[in-house]
Amino acid sequence: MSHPSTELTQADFESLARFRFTIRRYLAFAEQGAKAAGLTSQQHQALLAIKAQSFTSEMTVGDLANRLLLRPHSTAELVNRLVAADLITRDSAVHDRRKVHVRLTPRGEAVLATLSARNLRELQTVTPAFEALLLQLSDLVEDFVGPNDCDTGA
Amino acid sequence: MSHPSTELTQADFESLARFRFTIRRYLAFAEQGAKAAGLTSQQHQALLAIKAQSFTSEMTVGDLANRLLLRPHSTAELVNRLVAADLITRDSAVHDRRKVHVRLTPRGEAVLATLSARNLRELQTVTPAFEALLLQLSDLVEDFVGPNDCDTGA
DNA sequence: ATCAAATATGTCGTAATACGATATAATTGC
DNA sequence: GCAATTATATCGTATTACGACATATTTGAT
Repeated sequence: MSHPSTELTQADFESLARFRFTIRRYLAFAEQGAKAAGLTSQQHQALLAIKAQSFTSEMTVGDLANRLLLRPHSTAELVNRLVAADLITRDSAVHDRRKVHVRLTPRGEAVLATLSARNLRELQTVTPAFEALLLQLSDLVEDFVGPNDCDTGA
Repeated sequence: MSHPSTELTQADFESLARFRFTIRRYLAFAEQGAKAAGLTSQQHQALLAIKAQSFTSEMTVGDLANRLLLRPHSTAELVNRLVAADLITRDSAVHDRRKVHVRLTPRGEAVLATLSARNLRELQTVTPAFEALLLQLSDLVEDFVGPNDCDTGA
């Protein structure tokens, strides 16, 4: 009985479920918008990651893999589909020709702008639900891990 | 120029990307845990939804579809796979024999408890990042929609 | 300089899964 | 009692991420 972390309460399960449902609801919304524009959710996500980094530096296939938490070769395939859809371009980097730079096409920029505007609007709606949920989770988590796990440093 | 909602800034894109990355990081963590237990992420998610509702009422296939935001027939297939993996049982409801009740098996309970404990611990780590992100997003969203879109009631 | 090791990306076959179209079974309302 | 509705299931199809493997480029030790 010195391990409360193995005993989950009803409230724990319900909060975990609500958390996932809230995430899922947002993702489903974004998915719907992407689909209406002829993209999959992952394709939209890739465009967003490329755009976000574009203000700072060039995006390589490997960078994109890190951003999407995919294997590099899975990312290469995603890049294939994005190039085929005229959403990004693919160019070997000059200094290190192993690397490949991906950049948005005008069409990619336009589609991403539309979808991102829509999603930002949706986030306005969802944010309060998320905040309430996180507050609730903080409390649960405190009860859950108890005083014995303050430093999880591994 | 009276439509600032079509003009996204660098910060908008970066925040959207960070939001998705934070979500993705948690989902990837949960996915990894599920995989180690021999389940897919969706299978784990289904178990969690069933468990969370079990305190209140029986879970039907249709209920589950609503919880996971899937089509009912896709959910039926997911239920097939869960039954095959000995994680849930499937029984026709007595009062309305069209409906099917799904319940966790002992194995389902055990696996879910392990995964949920792990995820709850991870949430402790991720929650602060989420909170910071949401605060930032609230600010962005305010700037973004401006004073002209207070009531999005559709 | 040269070549093995490391790095970065790409290809192909495979498995999982969600959907559309369609089907079956049970219930409801008139 | 029968048409319309509701609830679930099946089958074929498309997408997609991965493992295993392949290729190209750079780096580092000698």
